Amino acid sequence: MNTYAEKLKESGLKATVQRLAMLKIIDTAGHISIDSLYQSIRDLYPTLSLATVYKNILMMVEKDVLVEVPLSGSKSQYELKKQEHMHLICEVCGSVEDKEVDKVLIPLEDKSDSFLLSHSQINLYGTCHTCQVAS
Amino acid sequence: MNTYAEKLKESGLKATVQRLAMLKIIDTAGHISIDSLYQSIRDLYPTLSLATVYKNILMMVEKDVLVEVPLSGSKSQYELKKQEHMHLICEVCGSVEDKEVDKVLIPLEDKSDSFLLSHSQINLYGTCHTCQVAS
DNA sequence: ATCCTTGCAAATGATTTGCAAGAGT
DNA sequence: ACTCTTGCAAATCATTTGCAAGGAT
Repeated sequence: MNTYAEKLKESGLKATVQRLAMLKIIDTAGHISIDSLYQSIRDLYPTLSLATVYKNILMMVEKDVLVEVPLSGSKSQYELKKQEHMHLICEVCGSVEDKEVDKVLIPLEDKSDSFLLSHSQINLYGTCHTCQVAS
Repeated sequence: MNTYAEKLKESGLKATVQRLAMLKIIDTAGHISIDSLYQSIRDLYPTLSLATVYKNILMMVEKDVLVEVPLSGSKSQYELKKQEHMHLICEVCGSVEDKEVDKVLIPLEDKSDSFLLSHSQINLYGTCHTCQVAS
């Protein structure tokens, strides 16, 4: 049973081949920019148009199937909506790695007294392990 | 003595009226998008061009005078570079409020063992006090 | 005096839109 | 069958660039 198709239907979206392909690529990549997604997807569906990618990204973000990850100095990336996590962004190679949000952080957020928290977005910029070793 | 002018010179940038005006507006606003900045600045310098705003933003980010604040679902905003802090972003009115990063968080970041941290960007999305009261 | 910066207009790039044809339920 | 979605092309919006004139040091 296809989980991507289920996710889409639960969100009131039709499970088209284009959307399923997008979700599969995004899931595999972890995070991806619209451009890269379009490049990847053309290998599988050469007729799929960029406009469709844009429309679907927009729609799936709206419906909470995807999440936008805005980044300093580059285009936003997109990922499947899943448990909250931080992003470790390498300033050398541009890779984005997920890391669980430490439990410590949770009570900390609640201290934002008069602010009603809905969700958080934590990006840590630095140098990833691979690039440290390479230099 | 003008602090904005000093900042610019320290960074190897000439202290033009346009740049000084930009810094003043950004500092007053706290955070601002390129569009809003351009609107605000036109009141003071009607001849200042949008291209100049773009060039200067780019240059001042490059030189670490400004910092980009990328946001989910809207254009990036820019602020003066200062002590690290979190952003409390109201999903109702769009306001962005600064809040000191709790000391607790610092050792937590260091736990990202093999990742060499340079700086962090923490955005908390939710409802601000004003909008909570209003609803 | 020299080099950097501005402002304009044009070029490029990114994103959105309208609509007829096609696909999903 | 009905409605939503796609793909194309055109429209719009955002950002960058080249260059001559003006400003800062």
